[in-house]
Amino acid sequence: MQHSATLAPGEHLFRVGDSFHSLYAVRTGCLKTCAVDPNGREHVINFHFVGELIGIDAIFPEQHFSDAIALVESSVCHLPYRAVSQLALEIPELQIQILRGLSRHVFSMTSISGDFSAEERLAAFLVMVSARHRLAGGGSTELQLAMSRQDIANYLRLATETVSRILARFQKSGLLRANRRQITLLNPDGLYAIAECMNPYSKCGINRRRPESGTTRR
Amino acid sequence: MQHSATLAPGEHLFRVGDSFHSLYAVRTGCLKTCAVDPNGREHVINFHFVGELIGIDAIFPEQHFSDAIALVESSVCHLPYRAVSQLALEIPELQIQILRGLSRHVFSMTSISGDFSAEERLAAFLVMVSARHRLAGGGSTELQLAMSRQDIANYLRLATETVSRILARFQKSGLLRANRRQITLLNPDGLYAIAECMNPYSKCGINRRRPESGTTRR
DNA sequence: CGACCTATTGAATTCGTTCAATGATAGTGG
DNA sequence: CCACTATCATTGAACGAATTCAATAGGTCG
Repeated sequence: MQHSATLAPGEHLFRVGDSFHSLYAVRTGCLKTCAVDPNGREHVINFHFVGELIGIDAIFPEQHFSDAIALVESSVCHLPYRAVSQLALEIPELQIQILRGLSRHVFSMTSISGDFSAEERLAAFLVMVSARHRLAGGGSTELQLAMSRQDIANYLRLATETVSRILARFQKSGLLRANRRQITLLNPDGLYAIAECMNPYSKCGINRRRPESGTTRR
Repeated sequence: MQHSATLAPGEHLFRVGDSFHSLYAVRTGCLKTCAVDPNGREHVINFHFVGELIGIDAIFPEQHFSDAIALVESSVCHLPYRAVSQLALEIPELQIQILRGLSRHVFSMTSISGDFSAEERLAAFLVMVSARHRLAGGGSTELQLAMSRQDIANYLRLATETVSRILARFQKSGLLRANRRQITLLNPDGLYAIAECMNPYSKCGINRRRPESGTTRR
């Protein structure tokens, strides 16, 4: 639809404070959005894989409150917001897609923000990356991570050392083989079992709790 | 726009697994959305104060993956999704409002999902509730909480005991006075100072880190 | 090779949890 | 009106998961 841009590893797509005028769709590569809080701690807000939107959270404040940084050589497609929202008025299908995209975004954020152990978080992260790789047409057991341990840790709210340790633990129990950014999933089902509690979908239908009598408190 | 419903404390608006066909706007009272994971742990996903939307995250899966429960006597307004999205095609202003609402939702979720200490989380929670009270026309220092310590704890990913203890700590340092669900903020600025790092807005503009040379890694 | 960065591993510490007991409040029925 | 019960909240002590601090190993690039 619009022209696209190429980014080198470490290059910024936008920065905190930049005014918002465009959404971006990732065509190739992988980016992270992150922010540094007043205390100087960095928080990785999200990773953006091929096909995902960047900038949704800036629509409301009309200003970017995060940095978007390419983790590897990446290309993104510009989607000027005015044009997109204008077009959405004419093409109902587009509007539906946008709303679904936003909803999906909220949906996925819900799981990461829950109260889960370090093992659960890391397992869910790997399952998630695996699923994205499959969507992008790659193998789902041979993962070439685009992000450092530090980025993973910041995203999962853990220390880098914890990420290393748990990967080692997973390796010891035969779940995977990890060599730096090259991860081989040896037992995807095992990982999935650990991560299951974080999968929003698992909350629907199958794992229903028994209907309770009338009003339920708490 | 549509008819509204009244809910008694503890009553469900919808349950996990219910099919999605309507958004809801809170007219009075307060609700929580929560889910129970496969391990039986409850996670409070969000509180919904007067004026807020409920159900955004169900647009994509077309199914509710959380329970919505009234914390106090509440009333909500039904917004049938089909009608709303249809109407949005005709009224550009409405579409913009919906997108802004969604974006705002994402925006607010970002802060709670970050890596912060128990004190920071609780302070931010109180500041947030205070702001909502003001928006709803109430006093912003005399807070009558709608939710239990248990709900607060589940929302903030803490134990109830930790919530109690930190409230006691805040009280001891003169920040507030807490008596069960009646909280009086004695030093809102002090609380705000603790919570500042969680305020997404504080990341914009003011607390800019110095521009770095070209490519910035991590 | 040596410098630098990323990742791993070990030991000590800490923040928050868990377990356990007590206190406060509201609702119920005699 | 006062037990009696149930629920919610607070407080103390022991525990534990993850962090922090510190040192080492493995890659990469000049």
